[in-house]
Amino acid sequence: MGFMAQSAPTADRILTVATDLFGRHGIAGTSLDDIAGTVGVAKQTLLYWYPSKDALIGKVLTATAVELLYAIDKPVRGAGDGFARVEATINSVFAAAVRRPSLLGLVRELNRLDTSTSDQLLDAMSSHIETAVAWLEGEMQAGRLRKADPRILLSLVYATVVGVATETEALRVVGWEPTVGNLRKLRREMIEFLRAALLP
Amino acid sequence: MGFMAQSAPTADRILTVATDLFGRHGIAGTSLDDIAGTVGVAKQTLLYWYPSKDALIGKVLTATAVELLYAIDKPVRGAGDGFARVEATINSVFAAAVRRPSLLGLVRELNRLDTSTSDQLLDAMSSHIETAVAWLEGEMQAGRLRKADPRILLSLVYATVVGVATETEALRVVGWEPTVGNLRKLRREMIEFLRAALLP
DNA sequence: ACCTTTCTCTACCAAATGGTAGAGGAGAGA
DNA sequence: TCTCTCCTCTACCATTTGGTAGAGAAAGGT
Repeated sequence: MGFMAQSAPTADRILTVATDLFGRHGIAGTSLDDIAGTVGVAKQTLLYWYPSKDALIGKVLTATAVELLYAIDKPVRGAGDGFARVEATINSVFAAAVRRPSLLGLVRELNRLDTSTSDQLLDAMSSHIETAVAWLEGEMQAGRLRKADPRILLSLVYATVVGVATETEALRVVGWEPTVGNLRKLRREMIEFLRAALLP
Repeated sequence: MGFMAQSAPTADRILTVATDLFGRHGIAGTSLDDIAGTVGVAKQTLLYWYPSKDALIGKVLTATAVELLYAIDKPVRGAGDGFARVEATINSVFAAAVRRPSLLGLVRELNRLDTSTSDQLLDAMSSHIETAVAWLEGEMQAGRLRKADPRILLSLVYATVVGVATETEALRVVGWEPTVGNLRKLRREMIEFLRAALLP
């Protein structure tokens, strides 16, 4: 992983580029020629590694899910009560989003897919969801988080983090620019925002 | 407006359907044939009213911006201090999103467009943005809202509202279903979430 | 009755798209 | 050296896409 040098296996380079382009321009807005051209390879090489566009899409989605779940898993099971654990998770997701902006952009493509395609992905996530919901409920009972519907709360936090990480236009329109310093400030403000929203 | 009966002018029906399909499947994922077929008209009829797909896209985007700004303008200039005005605005946007779910979905397409296309739209919104930012700053000074960077705060609220209103998959994965009662509950939880996030 | 404008249609077209068929190069094992 | 597998290529195809050309129905003004 990491830098994905030119010498990386062709299949991996294709997957990386496809993830990037799908996330930036949408799945429908990205042709196999676009991907092949960016990788620097013929379209048929691409079709050798992934027998159809649908197959490529499937691989990209599962690989993305795996990468994001990996980023989430550690902090979620880490130490800390109340908001500390939420903060660690958010930081991890945010770091992943900064490292590869297209990752979260791709997550939003799920809304575009027919439900049957995304159902398996959602299945893969459901156990994580239930764990998170149960934990939220416990923290609320213990008075460490504001009492609310834990499922809706989860969606709201998700929407806030993914939204602000992907909706670059919304940030551009308020005059924000993506420098390193501004990114740190954005993360700090987001944490404060969510801290206020979640603490009792 | 309102129900958009079959007898509405063809150009309007095309615009409505195009907004819907662009918002649901993305601009790149919607062909002129899709739109024409849904409207129940030949593709060339569509090209008579809008000379090219780009022209149609432009019309759809500006019409959407107008409709959303109209929904926002009243509550923004309404009475009430502190969170009351924010709440009225959010309710208005949320009502618009429920009435036409594709509206906000379309807003997210802006990220996909090349910057030059969206620049004019952002220009049209910039005065509203500045008004909102100035008001937020005033309320913070007066101690009626939590002190924070008003521009980033605006983006965070935007991301939360638009995200939760459009990211149906995120709600589906936590077992939420779009009934009337659940929609009311969702709005209530969202308001509470934002109230906690914004009040000092 | 006639003409003009408005609107929608059928019939095409060139480019792009996802995909197939199969040739050919490079390396490893015999 | 021969062959076998792995990998990438050129050449081609059917479908879809955005778009053009122009015919024809309907309606109003004269």
